Amino acid sequence: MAVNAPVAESAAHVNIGDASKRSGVSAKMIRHYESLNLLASVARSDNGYRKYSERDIHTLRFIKRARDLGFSMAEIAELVSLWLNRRRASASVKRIAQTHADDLTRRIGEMQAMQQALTNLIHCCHGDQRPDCPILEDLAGASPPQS
Amino acid sequence: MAVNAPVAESAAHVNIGDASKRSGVSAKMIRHYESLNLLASVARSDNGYRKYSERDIHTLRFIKRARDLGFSMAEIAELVSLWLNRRRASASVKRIAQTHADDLTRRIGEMQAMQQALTNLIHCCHGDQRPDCPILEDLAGASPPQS
DNA sequence: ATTGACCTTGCCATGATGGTAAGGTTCACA
DNA sequence: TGTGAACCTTACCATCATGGCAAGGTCAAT
Repeated sequence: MAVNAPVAESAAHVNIGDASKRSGVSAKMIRHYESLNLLASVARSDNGYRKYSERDIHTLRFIKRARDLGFSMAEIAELVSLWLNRRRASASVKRIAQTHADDLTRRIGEMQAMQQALTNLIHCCHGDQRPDCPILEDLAGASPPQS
Repeated sequence: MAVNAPVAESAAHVNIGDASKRSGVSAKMIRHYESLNLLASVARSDNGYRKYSERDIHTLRFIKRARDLGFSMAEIAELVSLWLNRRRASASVKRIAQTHADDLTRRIGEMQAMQQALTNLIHCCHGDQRPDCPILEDLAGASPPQS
């Protein structure tokens, strides 16, 4: 059976389910990205089904990779636009990526601070049946805000 | 004036605005926490205004500190409950804190991986007026998912 | 013809927070 | 006594990326 599967499967236009499998993006999100205008005018067949070309699937993989790197949809919209523009300056792309990397750095720092504070408290807590607990004491002992 | 300010300001029941100032939690969120049953039955005065005791404000500070450490509202609900229960076992608190710390560790790792991948790409991008861009090449060159 | 696997649109939910609107209360001051 | 500012109330909407569900249309294989 598989031997006789139409070559069209990987060449011509496919339904959203196949596009999903081949891009790793859920059908739900494919429709969502369309509503955000990330995919230029998706074709429809007579029955109203969306039809995806190789190019569309390539774009979906592009979006997925960018999401995996943590870019926001707004940033991805810019990146897709730059990707499609053959006259773009790499500086534009680099700026977006750098801004995002800086944002990641900041958030990582914040989370590490939380993690560190928490780890200290956990190390101080004996964690047995006694009610005495330095973790709760810390939470309860927070100072009022300066104002 | 301030010298003659009623002692009540810091002893008796105050309105939500004062509770907000003294706890660092916005009035909006104080009402939200109430709807989540994090604060035991908030008193009301004749005009319908909420009235907060010292104990309420202490609880709000507890919640704020826990939020600052990144606990979810569900976790905070558990922590508040344990805090109010004098017969709690510190092991219960430690377990919640450890789970959250582990979660932070995992998320920090994921973000660091993104940050690292992004940093590598940024270092490879000359970032000038030329369209050639390794960042876009990476995004565009993502492999299809294994399936 | 039926069945199951697709597809469509549309609405609701998440979680923590902010905004806004429309209306009631309180207090200080002219 | 009136008025305005500064409070308070409830209720609804928005965020952001994603999932879920429901009701209904389509298609292909049995």
